[in-house]
Amino acid sequence: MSIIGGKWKPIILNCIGDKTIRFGKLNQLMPAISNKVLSKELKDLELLGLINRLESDELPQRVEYNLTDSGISLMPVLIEVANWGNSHFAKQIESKL
Amino acid sequence: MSIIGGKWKPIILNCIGDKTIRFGKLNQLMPAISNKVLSKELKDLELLGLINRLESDELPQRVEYNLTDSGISLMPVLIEVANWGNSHFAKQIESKL
DNA sequence: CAGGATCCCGTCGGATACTG
DNA sequence: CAGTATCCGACGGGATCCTG
Repeated sequence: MSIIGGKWKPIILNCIGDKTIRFGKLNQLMPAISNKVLSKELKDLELLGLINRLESDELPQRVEYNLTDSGISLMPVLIEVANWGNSHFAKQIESKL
Repeated sequence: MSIIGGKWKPIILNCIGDKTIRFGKLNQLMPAISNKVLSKELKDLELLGLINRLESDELPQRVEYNLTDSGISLMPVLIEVANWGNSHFAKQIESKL
């Protein structure tokens, strides 16, 4: 739980999915997350070995992220958690939107 | 995630398991949790509909908890999360003990 | 026995502005 | 563009003591 916890980690992993995706694109997919938090969470996930950070030193600066094998193996588990939540808390989720 | 998150909720659910168990017994299974936190988490779980609170007004006061159907259905999911954690973070978990 | 009251502190996450 | 620096409030969780 300490690994997949936090407000944003599961969402970030889900946004990355099977793609290789840039920092800015992630920020755009999740407008509600601030720069600071996004970069910190990405750093955490990298240290945990769930995502790769791919930096190309060309200009404009361009950093991309994708899931490691470990990260990929986590996705089905997250999906089960989400399914459980959807079946048992559909009403509460609606009221949050 | 907001439902199963927090430091103690998954542990508490696991301690209850398929049993009907008293407050004091839970406290004894988890010596590290304080009275205040345990009672608050139990209240949360009850409001979420994951556990039942069974009070018998005899003396000495006796309150027991067990899982609702919803809580029971959550257990396999928690177990999958735990299995994932064990397979990918065995070393880190050892170092925590 | 079960759990509320109070106090306390660290961390999490948000807002904003700045930089290589 | 991809972050870092700074500041800040809110919340989670622990310690201790008290009560019906």
